Amino acid sequence: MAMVRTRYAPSPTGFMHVGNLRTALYEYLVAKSQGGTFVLRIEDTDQERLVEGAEDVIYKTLEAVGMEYDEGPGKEGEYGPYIQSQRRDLYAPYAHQLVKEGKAYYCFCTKERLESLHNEEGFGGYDRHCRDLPQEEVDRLLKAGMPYVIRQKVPLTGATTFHDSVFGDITIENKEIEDQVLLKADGYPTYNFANVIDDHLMHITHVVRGCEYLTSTPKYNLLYEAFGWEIPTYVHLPLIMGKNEDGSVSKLSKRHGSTSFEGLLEEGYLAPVITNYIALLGWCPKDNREIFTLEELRKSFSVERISKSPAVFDYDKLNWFNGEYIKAMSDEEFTARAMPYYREVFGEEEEPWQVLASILKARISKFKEIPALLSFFRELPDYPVEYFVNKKSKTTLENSPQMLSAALETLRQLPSWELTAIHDSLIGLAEKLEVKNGTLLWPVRIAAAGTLVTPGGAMEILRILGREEALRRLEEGLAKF
RNA sequence: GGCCCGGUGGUCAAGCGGCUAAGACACCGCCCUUUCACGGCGGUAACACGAGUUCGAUUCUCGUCCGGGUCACCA
Repeated sequence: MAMVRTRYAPSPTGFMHVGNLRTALYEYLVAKSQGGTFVLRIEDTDQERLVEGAEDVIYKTLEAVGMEYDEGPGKEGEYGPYIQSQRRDLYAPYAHQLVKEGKAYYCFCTKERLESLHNEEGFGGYDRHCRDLPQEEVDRLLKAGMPYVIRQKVPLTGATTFHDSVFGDITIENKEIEDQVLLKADGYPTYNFANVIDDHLMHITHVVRGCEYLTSTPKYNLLYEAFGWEIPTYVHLPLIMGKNEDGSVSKLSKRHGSTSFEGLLEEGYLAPVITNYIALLGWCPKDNREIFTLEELRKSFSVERISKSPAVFDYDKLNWFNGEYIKAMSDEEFTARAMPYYREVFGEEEEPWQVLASILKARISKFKEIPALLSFFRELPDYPVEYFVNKKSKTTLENSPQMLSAALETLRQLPSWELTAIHDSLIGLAEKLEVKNGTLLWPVRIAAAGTLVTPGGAMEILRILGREEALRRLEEGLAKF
């Protein structure tokens, strides 16, 4: 079996849309699941839309998610260069070759004429005005230096059928296809043309792209046929949609929230989470497993299981994934990532990071949630005495002060302010008082935190507060009665 | 509008002629528990519609409807 070669061919626009990233990912996986080669080619032929630093966004994103390309800019292989603007002189000869062979023709139509054509009722595309210009006329105009484009001669009748690995056989009438421009007046190739030439020259075997290209695929094939080149295997991917406020869906865009890789990172989603999630938008393993590293995806991925129907990007599910990844993190990694947020709450103070990691891990789906969860540590909220009453814990306005003073007495005598010491003494106290743990610990937690809901229990909070502050808060709670 | 593609719970999705139609997210309930969360258990909820083929259609065919894509000297 021939070596599989795929290519990711983005235009440098300045940001990485998740749809593009998903395409890149599948491009990568189609190659890597079959031991193939993944090529990166930058398509920057549109000089007007060039954006400063946009190429770097592409390199950085691929690096951030660990999709290393085998050939591409900075990693020259046999078929470089891999930046289209550096290949610009390569395309025109192919276009002229087609003209010579009678498969393409010069078109001298002005933009104005084309525009007025557009405005006509029942516009059916270019009217092929120059398709059958007499040779003498063509020569005369050429000699006069008239600007021209080169158009492909598309068959007027018949139909073109092609096979797609995902969608199956698709047939499109040739009369639906217009005589597409191959070479623009400025001498640059059009996107479609450059694509075909480059894919062929780079020996791309599998063309993986969004299914918005489905209807233009016959144009590509007509070109491959005109040159007598082998047609690649097509893998068209279902679109990624976004949910609108009114419940409808449409192609994912800004109004659905952050839809670029960078934006998602800023929102607090982990890079591996993003790739994991988008891998499942349009593909699913037989056993419906959900958590995958890139490496695992390479092993499990298969083109046969790519879905045909569009998928809605769901932030709820993304959040869940992020939470799962956070829960699976080591305490060290968790602490390192959480540190910027800890600093917002604790300043430069050293805190028992281990304890914080243990109480926070299972509770957050994004690190940026941390400051809000921890704010009561910095300042004790002004809370009503009713907070001490909890039916399930059997606490009342009568027994709560008793519990507090008992806890205070015990804690004051503690030689060490470590978690186990606090834990053992309080549990021991509850036992001695013959009350359930909750009856003692509820008031303690309320006094320590001043909030009904806290991350972590009474003991963790006391530990993090530190002896002095913890005792002060308990006394303050007691004073409320 | 023409052409192309799609249509299983709110979302992602298994399914590929015969099933009480999986699973995950979200939601709800219960349990666990020092609150919340985590975890465990359970629940609500789907084959767009109409014909046809067949002993039998979610599955195959056609039509309808709905949704999306595409119709550039943009990529």
